[in-house]
Amino acid sequence: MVEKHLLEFLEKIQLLIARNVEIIHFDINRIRRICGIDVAYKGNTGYAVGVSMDFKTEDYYYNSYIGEVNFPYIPGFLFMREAPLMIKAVEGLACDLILVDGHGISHPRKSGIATVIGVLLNFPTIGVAKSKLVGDIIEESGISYVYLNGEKVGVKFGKYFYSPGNKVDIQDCIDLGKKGYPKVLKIADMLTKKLKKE
DNA sequence: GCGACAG
DNA sequence: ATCTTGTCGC
Repeated sequence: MVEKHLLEFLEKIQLLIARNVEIIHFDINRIRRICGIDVAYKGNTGYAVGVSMDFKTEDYYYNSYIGEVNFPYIPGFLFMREAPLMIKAVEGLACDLILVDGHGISHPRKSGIATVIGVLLNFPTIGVAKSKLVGDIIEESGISYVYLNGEKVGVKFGKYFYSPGNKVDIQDCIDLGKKGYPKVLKIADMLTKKLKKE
């Protein structure tokens, strides 16, 4: 159980992070290497894997980090559970953009885990989630947008949600989403499950 | 009170 | 996320 005063304190930190987000066009086409990070669990032990893949040849290498996780999963505060491990797994890897398993600004306080990591590392990030956290899905000219308070905060392609983490924009999310679920995240997910089995 | 609710 | 067999669908 997490006390109310702590969650309210964390909300203030999220608001600070949201104030430091940069929504600017990145251009998916200039990616040379792309990173993906994910975490799997076995009890209270978290197994994080960061993958760096050549966007063209799809050759990759990875780094992993294993650590205890005690903060509970609370919708809207996923970063307290996974960001520490994800950052340890991705730091040191070479790439131009990092894809995070979770939402970016498509979050109650526009501070999802992809945004937290992007701002803390001062690096381009995009959040890719398997389900919705907040907002309404509104279709416009063939594209399903996630609207929050009258603002586009993400897009939906198939069963996946893409939202800006930091230093990218909605258009970048559209360009990425059109390519289908990122292979680098599929590999990260696969490695993360393999790691906990060993 | 009821429904929603990333991983 | 994780616990878990067979099974419906593209």
